Amino acid sequence: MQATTQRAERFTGNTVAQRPAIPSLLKPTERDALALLEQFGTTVPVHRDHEICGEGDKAEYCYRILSGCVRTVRLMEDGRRQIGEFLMAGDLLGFDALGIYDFAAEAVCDVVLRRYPRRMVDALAENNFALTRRLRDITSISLRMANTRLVMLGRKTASERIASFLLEMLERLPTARANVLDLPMGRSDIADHLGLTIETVCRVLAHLRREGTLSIDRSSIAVRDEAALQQMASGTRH
Amino acid sequence: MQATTQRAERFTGNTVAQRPAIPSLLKPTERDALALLEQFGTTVPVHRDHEICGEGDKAEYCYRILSGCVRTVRLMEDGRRQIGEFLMAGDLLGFDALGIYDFAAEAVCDVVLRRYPRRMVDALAENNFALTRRLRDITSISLRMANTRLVMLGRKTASERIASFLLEMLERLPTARANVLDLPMGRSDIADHLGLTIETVCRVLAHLRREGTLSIDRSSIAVRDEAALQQMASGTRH
DNA sequence: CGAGCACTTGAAAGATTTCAAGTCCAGTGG
DNA sequence: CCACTGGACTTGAAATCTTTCAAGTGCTCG
Repeated sequence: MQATTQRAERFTGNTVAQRPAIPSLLKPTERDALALLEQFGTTVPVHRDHEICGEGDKAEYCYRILSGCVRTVRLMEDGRRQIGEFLMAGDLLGFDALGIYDFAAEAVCDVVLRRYPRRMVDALAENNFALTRRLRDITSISLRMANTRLVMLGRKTASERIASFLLEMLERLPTARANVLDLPMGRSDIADHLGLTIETVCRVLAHLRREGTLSIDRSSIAVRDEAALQQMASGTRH
Repeated sequence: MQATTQRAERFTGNTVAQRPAIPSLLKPTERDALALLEQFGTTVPVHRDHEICGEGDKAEYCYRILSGCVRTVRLMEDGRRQIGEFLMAGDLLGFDALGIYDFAAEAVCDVVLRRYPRRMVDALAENNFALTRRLRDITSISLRMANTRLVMLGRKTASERIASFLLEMLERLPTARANVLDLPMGRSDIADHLGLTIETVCRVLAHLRREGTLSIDRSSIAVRDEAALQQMASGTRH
């Protein structure tokens, strides 16, 4: 499935200018308990489609995405793939792991990560209640998001899933300006995230384009009628 | 509300047979950190189909199931329902909530709960690293289980979901002896947990019965060929 | 220019749902 | 004690949604 998947094992001591975090519970804020970790962080670039960590690997690092997009992946024996989530600039990865990683993580496009050794995270947390609490909250938020996806996959139709996904991207993509989405991930990633096939994703998008709800140009999608998407996401309209 | 499926019976020394979800990671301490809470607990019986907490309610209590079965529920506007998980004796509920409950929780059958005020949990955690750590682990385990369900709902067929579900019940139901399951939940609960319709659940069960993999008598299901179920759960066989 | 890849689209197949009857009990009231 | 009734469960047939299979487009890159 992934042609070339390699570990990001090299790390450089480069410092990368840190882009201002988008306000979101999952993202670090100015005076964040996570700031303590910064001195132990290293900056790591990872190329498109390369692996950041493997499913079942011992969780030795936590990451913060500085730029780019990361997907978390689980594979079934026969190759069926489920993408747990997409992580954007500012999002955290691996902080909720418990010993081993639940999912593999791969770069959707070229990404830059800030990497923190887990043993430092744990050591700091042991003497810092704010940090420990923060870690717990991070995990709780991940759980809440996973549960929302559970409803999506268990009970929503293809159109509802696509509409929900586009609305989520509209909120989360740092580059989403003027309701134009430049999706970093391909159709097949979207399909594997939403529990659909790539063809179904295409067809639903084409339908929304014909309807006038979207304008589509490859990876660039302009949302022309956000209200229609919202109705569709909630099942009020098809 | 976040439900946590992990046994905590050690701290009361009760005799429920237990199989920790993730044995290697749940380092069982001599006395569970949760034991601290016991002095603040009250015992609460809840009748079948009655609500324990509502989705979106302020999370004022955490619970441990003493006996019976609880379901966590999310409803869509139009009535579609997703059951997040079923909780059995020993399982924890609400410890991973973040301010408000993500799910409603309802008694599947008559249940007895042990209830702890959240403010006590938080207060104790603030001065007790072991407890804080325990709470984080509880949340991480919930997250891991939610992620496993994500693959189930996103990528598994109806037969695979039913087979996986039966195997999970075989592990988790305290009354599962000699491969006989006395399921506390009805077909419609199972359907809403697996993202299927009640009819599909019936048909798959009927198919497994005709095949000789199961014997079915209403809520009592005997697993005659566990290996077949395992193959079916992983997609090796249909 | 040609190859490869991502994306699109159409048509047929397939899985699951929907609609529509039943069946089977458990609990109730005669 | 037994018929009755409502709810849970089953089953069949048709409808529907999504997938599968197949083919074609368009773009990028060497």
